[in-house]
Amino acid sequence: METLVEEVRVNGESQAEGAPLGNDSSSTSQEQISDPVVYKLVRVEGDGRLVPATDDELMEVENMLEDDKSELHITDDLKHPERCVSVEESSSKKTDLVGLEDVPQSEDTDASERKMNARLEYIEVMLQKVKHEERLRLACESPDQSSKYANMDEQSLRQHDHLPVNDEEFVSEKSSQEIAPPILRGSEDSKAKLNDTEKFQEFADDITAGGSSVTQNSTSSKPDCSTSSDMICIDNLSIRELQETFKATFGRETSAKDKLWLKRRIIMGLTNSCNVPQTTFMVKRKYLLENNVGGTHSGSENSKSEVGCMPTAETNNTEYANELDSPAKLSNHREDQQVAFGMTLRKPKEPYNVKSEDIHLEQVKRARKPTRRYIEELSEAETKEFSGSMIPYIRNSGHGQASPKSRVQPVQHVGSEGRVFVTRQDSLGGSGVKIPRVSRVRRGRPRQNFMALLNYHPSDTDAKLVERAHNVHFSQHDSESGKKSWENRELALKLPQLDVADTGEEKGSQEESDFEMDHALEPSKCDTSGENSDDNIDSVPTTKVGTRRKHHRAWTLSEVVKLVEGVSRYGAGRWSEIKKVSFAPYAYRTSVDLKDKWRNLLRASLLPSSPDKGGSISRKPATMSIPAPILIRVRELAQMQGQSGCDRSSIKFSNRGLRSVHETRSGFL
DNA sequence: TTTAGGG
DNA sequence: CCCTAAA
Repeated sequence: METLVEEVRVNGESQAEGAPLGNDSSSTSQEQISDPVVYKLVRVEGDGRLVPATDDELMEVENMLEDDKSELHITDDLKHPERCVSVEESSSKKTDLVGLEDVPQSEDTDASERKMNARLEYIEVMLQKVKHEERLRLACESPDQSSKYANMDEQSLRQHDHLPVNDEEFVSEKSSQEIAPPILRGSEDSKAKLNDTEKFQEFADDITAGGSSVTQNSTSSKPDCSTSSDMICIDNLSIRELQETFKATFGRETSAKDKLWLKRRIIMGLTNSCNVPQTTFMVKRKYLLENNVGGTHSGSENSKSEVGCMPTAETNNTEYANELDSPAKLSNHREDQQVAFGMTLRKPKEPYNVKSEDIHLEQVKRARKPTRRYIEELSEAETKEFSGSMIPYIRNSGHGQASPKSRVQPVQHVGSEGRVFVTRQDSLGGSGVKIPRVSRVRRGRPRQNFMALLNYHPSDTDAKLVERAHNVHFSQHDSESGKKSWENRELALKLPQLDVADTGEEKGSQEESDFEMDHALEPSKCDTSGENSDDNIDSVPTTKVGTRRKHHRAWTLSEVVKLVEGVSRYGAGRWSEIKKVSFAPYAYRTSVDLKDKWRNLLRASLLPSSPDKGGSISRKPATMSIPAPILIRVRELAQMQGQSGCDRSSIKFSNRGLRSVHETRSGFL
C-alpha cells in the first residue's frame, strides 16, 4: 500500500513539475506510464466555480506536493493501520448490506429495510470516525492549501496547443491522465492505452456538460440543455407528466406513480447522458433536503465543518450534483473535486489512497474498456453489452487488498450465461472476475417488466431505502475524501450486481426486488466506466409489447445524446469515428445505425418546428419525442455542418476547431 | 471498409 | 433497419 501511495505522490509531483507528455512514448518506466494521473489544478472561486490555476498556483501546489511527499511517508505508516481496519470493516459491512439487498424483497421488505438502516447507520458511524481522523490530520496541515489545489497539469495545457494535429492522440493521452489513478498506473502498466475510447467518452461528457459549473471557462455557444425551465419542470410535473417524460427518456412507458421515483429515473436518464446538470442539481438538492428532513444525515453537518474551504454548503452540494451528473468522469472527477473542495489534497488523499487502493484499482478497472473483440465476443455469446461494466470486477490480484467480500460465489446460472461468465474471466486475463451473488439482477434502466414489479410494490419503502442509500452517498461526499473510499467500495460492490444482471437477462427480472432495481440505477449514475453502464441496457425496451423487431433496439435518450455529441465533435458523416468513440460498448449500433438515427433526428428536429414544450414531454405517447434541447442542438449542428453548404473539408475543419475548444475546456475540468 | 442514400 | 452503390 505504501508503495502505491508513494507512487501516486511521485506521479503527482512529476505532473506538477510539468513532465512532458512526450516522454511517455518510448520509455517503459512505470513513472511514465503512470504519469498521466494528474489532479487538475483549479481554484475554487467564491461562487463555487472552478477556475484554472495560474502558474503561481501551480508552483504552490508543487511545493505542497513536495512537502506532502515527505510528510506522507511518516504519516502513512502510523495512521495507516487504523484506517485500513476501519475500511475493511466497513467494506465487510457493505457487503452484508448488499447481501441484504438481494434478499427477496417481496415479503420481508420491512425487515430488509430495518437491516439496511442499521447498516447505514453503522456506515455513518464509520464515516464519522474516518472523518474525525481526517480532521485531526488536517489540523496538523497547513490550513490554506484549500484554495489552490489544483491540478491542471501543464501537460494538458500544452496539449491543447497541438490538439488539432491529432485529436485521438490527444484525447487518449489527456484522458488517460485524467482518469487513471496513479496507483493503477504504477501497478498496471498497460492500462493507459486501454481506455482511450472510454476516456474520450469522458471527455465528450464533459464537453456536453458544458453549461455546468464544472466547466468553468465554458463559453459554450451550444444551447444549454439544462435550462431553467427544465429545472422547474421536473420538479413540478404531475405524475402523468413525469411518466411522459420517463417515456421520452427511456423509451418505454411506465405506470409508476411514485413521483420521486419517476423523477429520479428521469434525471438519471438525462444525467447519464450528461445533460441537464442543472436539473439534476435541483432535484438532487431537493432530494437532499428531503433526506435531511426525514433521516439521519451526519453528512451535511460534517461537510460543513469538514470542508471549511468550501464557499458554502450549497456549493458543495452543487459540486456533488455535477459530479453525479456525469458518471463517466466520476472516477477522476471525484478526485478533482476533492481538490476543488479544498479537502486537503494531500492529507485526505493519503488516507484515501491508502485505504482505498483497491478501490482505485477497481475504479480504474471499471474505467477500462473491453476490447472491441471482447465486446463482440460477448454480444455473440448473447450477453448483450455489459462491456465495461464487467471490468470493474476484475481485481488486481497483486493487491490482495481486494475485499474478499466482494467475491461472491460464482454465478450459478445455467447454460449460455455460465458460458458467458467463463468467457469473461478468460478475456479478463483470469484475474478472477468476482461476480456478486446477484445473479439475476438487471442493471441499467428499468425495463418493462420492471415496471410491473414496481406496481406490485409501489414502493414507498423502496424510495426510502434508496433515499437512505443516497444519504450515505451524500454524507460521504460532503464530508471527506476518506469517505469516498466507502462509497467506492459500495459502488464496487453494487456495480457488479448490475452488470451481472445484464447477463442474467430477462429471466430473473420478475424476481428482482425493487430495491435492487433501484440501486441498479444508481451505479449507472455513478458508474465510472462511464456511459457504458447506463446505456448498456440490453433489454431492448420494446415500448409496446410484442413490437420486437429483429435487430431493433430502441434508441435511448442517452444514446441519442451520445450521438449528438459525437456529431458535434466529429461532424456528421464520420460515423465510424463516432461509433468507435462513443458507441464502442454497443456492439449493436453500427455506424450505419448512427447515420440513420441522425437522419431521423434531423428530420425530427426540422419538421415539427419544436412544438413540444416542457422539454421532453410530448403530448403524443406514440411519438416518443426527443427532448427539445436535443432537437435544437441537432438542428444547430445540422445548420453548422450540413446546411452551411460548406464542403466537407471546411466542415471538418470547423469541427476540429470546435473540438479543440471543447477539449480545452474539458481540460480544465 | 466506410459513407451515403434508397427501400 | 436493411441493402447497396460509390469512394
